Formats: sequence, structure tokens, C-alpha cells
Amino acid sequence: MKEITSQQQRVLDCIQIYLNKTGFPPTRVDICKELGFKSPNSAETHLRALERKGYISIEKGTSRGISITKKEEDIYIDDNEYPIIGLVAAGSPTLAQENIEETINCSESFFNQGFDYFLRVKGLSMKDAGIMEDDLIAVKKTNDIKNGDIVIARIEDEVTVKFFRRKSPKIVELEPANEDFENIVIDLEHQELHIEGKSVGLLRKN
Amino acid sequence: MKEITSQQQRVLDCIQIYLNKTGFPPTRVDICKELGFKSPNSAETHLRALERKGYISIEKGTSRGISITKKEEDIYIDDNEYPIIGLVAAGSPTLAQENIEETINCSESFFNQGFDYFLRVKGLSMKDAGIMEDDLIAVKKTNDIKNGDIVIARIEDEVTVKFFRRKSPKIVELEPANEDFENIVIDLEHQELHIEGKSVGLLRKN
DNA sequence: TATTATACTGTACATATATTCAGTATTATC
DNA sequence: GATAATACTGAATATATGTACAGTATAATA
Repeated sequence: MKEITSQQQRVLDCIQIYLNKTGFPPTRVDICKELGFKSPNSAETHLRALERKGYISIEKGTSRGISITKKEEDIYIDDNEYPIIGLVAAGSPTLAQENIEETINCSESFFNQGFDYFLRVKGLSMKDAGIMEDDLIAVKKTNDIKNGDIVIARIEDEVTVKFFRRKSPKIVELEPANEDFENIVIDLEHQELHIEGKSVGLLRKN
Repeated sequence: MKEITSQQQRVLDCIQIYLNKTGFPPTRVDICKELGFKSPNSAETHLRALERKGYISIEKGTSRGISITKKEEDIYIDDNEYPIIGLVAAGSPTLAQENIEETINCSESFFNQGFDYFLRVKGLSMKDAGIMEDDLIAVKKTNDIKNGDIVIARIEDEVTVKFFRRKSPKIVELEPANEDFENIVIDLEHQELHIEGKSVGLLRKN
């Protein structure tokens, strides 16, 4: 992270204080009022400098579109805050900040086994297993998968939740729990299958 | 804190998720995009309702001037031990010591609303609602029941979990979520129906 | 010495945004 | 049966806000 000047630090502090006080970021004019500037462009140039140096990000054309960039230390989940990650149609579920909807505080042993994050379910392909849309699956990252486990699997770029069935050393079937969906048969010689983890529990908020 | 409707809850959740994702609150149009509304006034009226009920505050004339009011539950660091009670075929679920299988430690606000105990589900009469055998339902003791709520009901000595449907002032139907089960029709003039509470969430340990 | 970054004032303008008004429809409440 | 609350669409508007442009001045850098 690049060095910032004392004035830039004042602006950065001002944003944080304003956020704590109001719950939303300041406008250029708000910053000017707080710090005594007379032109909104004074705030603008400082904001641009802070963005260039990686301390904030600014959404273009968006009012109050300032967000303070989280330091890496803050991203890693400490102790008992477990992130909820949206199940995106394409791409792997990652712990990148922008994918985290919310966090839930509970103990590591909440679901008997340890787990790593919550995955928000899309669709009804596992409805007969009692997994409904918007349910939160407690996911444990592991390669220790047994037949019949509910796994979070990635095929190419598609992430899906299904029962795991190994048919032969080279053939794996991913089986939905919904008669409207078909089994996904994967020939490991020709297709790549990545197991993100398995379900160790489920949480539903009405 | 007053009750809010499911749509108002969706808007509240939308604000929280938007905040977590971007670092600043959404505009009316942002909320419309997220929830599929076509008029900014749809978001506006929901926001006004949420403000009136004390869930958010809105700064007048200020873009993105929404802040989520902290709940009392969030201010106190509460973890409580919530008991798991077995759903016995006959008799009311009671908090008597001998009925408590185990306790679970979590915050009161774990399921958005407060709740009182966990009920372990027997049978599959609610399977199409994603409630499977041995699941734990978070039960809130209340008489504030709306049609479509999942209630824990006692008829004479039999305790059951079903959808609540009031058909007329004197007729209530308890509707299972499983085509192998029949609706239970209760004539309040001739049968006693006691509502133990309603489901506000669900927990499953694999 | 020329260039770049910092640190401002001041004006102007397109547009992002809150907010009001006019409707329609359904449901709950009195 | 009337009233209020919920749940929307759709259009219109004043203003809040981002952002570009034109300047001035100082300090650091190459």
C-alpha cells in the first residue's frame, strides 16, 4: 500500500467517521464541510488520490459511491464469523469480499463437524432432500467424500449441489433430488470435476 | 419493534446485502432492480413502512440516506442456550427437563426473529416444504399467526407441524406438505386447537 | 529545467436521485 | 360498508451530486 499524505489521511478519516455516524458515505460537499474546503473539487482530487493508492474505491457516476478498501487482514474470517456466499451460476464460490452477502456468528462445532462457509442455494434441484431455494448450506471444504454425500461440485465453470455417486473409478454421477432434473454423468477422463466441499448442515431463516 | 411483512423483510434484507456488497446503501432504483419492481415508488413505500416501524432511518433529501437501525438484540452480546425438544406423538412439547435432548448455543437474533426452542421433527408430513425427519425447527411462541405460516399445533393431545389456513372464523385447516397426508380440518366449536407457536427457521445437522 | 504530485478556489452542467402525484388492486380492520 | 394498510405501475420534477474545465500556487522529482 502506497504512502499517503496527511491531508489524504484526514479525508480518509473523515469518510470513516461519517460512515460510523450516518451509516452511509459522504458526498464531495460533505467532505468539504467537514474539513473546511471551499470547492468540491478539493475533495474530488483527494478521493482520486486515495483511490489510485488503493485505500478506497469509487463507483463512477454513483452518489456516495465511496467504499473503504478492506485490508487483507480483515478479509480472513476470524473465529466464529462465517460468511454467506451466493451460489453463482458460473464460477467457483470464492471468499472474495464482493461475494459475501453477510456473515453468521456461530461456533465451529455448530454442525457437529467443522465447516468453512455458508452457501446460499439457488433452484430446487435438491428439494426432495429438503434443500429449498435460499436455504443456507454449511459447507466443509474437504476431499473426503463418500457415496451419498451431498457435495458442492464444480464442472468446468458451473457450480452445483448434488448427491455424489461414484459408479466406477472413472465415472461419477451427480444426482439431484428432484424428478424434474437428470443425473449428471461425468467421465473423469474427458471432463474435469472439482469438489468444492460437502454439506454438513443446513440453515433456513423464515 | 412492530411486525413487518415478508415484502418489507425482503427490502430490509436487500438493503443489508447491498451494503455488505458495495459499502453504501442502495437507491430506490437499485432496490427495484434487485427485487424486480418497476416503479421507484414501490421501493419508496416499503422504505417508508420500514422507517415507520423503526427498522431503518431515512435522511430526507439525501441520496442513499438509508441506515439500518440497530436492533436491541444486536446491542447486547447475547448467546443463549436453546433447548432441543423432541416432538412426542402425544402431549404438548414442554420445557420439562426430561424432554430436553440437548441445547444449542446461538444468539437470540439468529433467525431474524427471536425464538424460544428447537423442536425435533418426526415424520415426513412437511417434506415438500423442505422439512425432513430429525430436522430442528426454531419455534417462536406466539399467537400472531398468518395464513401460510408453519405452525406447531396441538389438537387434544396430539402435536403436529403443519401449514396454518383459516378457512372461516370457526374452521381452521392444518395442511401438510406431502400428498400422502390429508388436511386436518378443525371445527373450533367442537374441537380444541392450541397453537404452541410458529416456525421461524430450521436447522439440520448431517 | 521540465514534469509531476499535491493542494486548493470557483464555475458549470449533465444526470443520478429523492420525492410527489395520480392511479389500480387486494387484504385487513373497524 | 368504510377506512386504512399493503403492494404495486407510471409519469413528472426539483435538487443533490459527480465530474469536467479553468485557474493559482508550492514542493518534490527526474
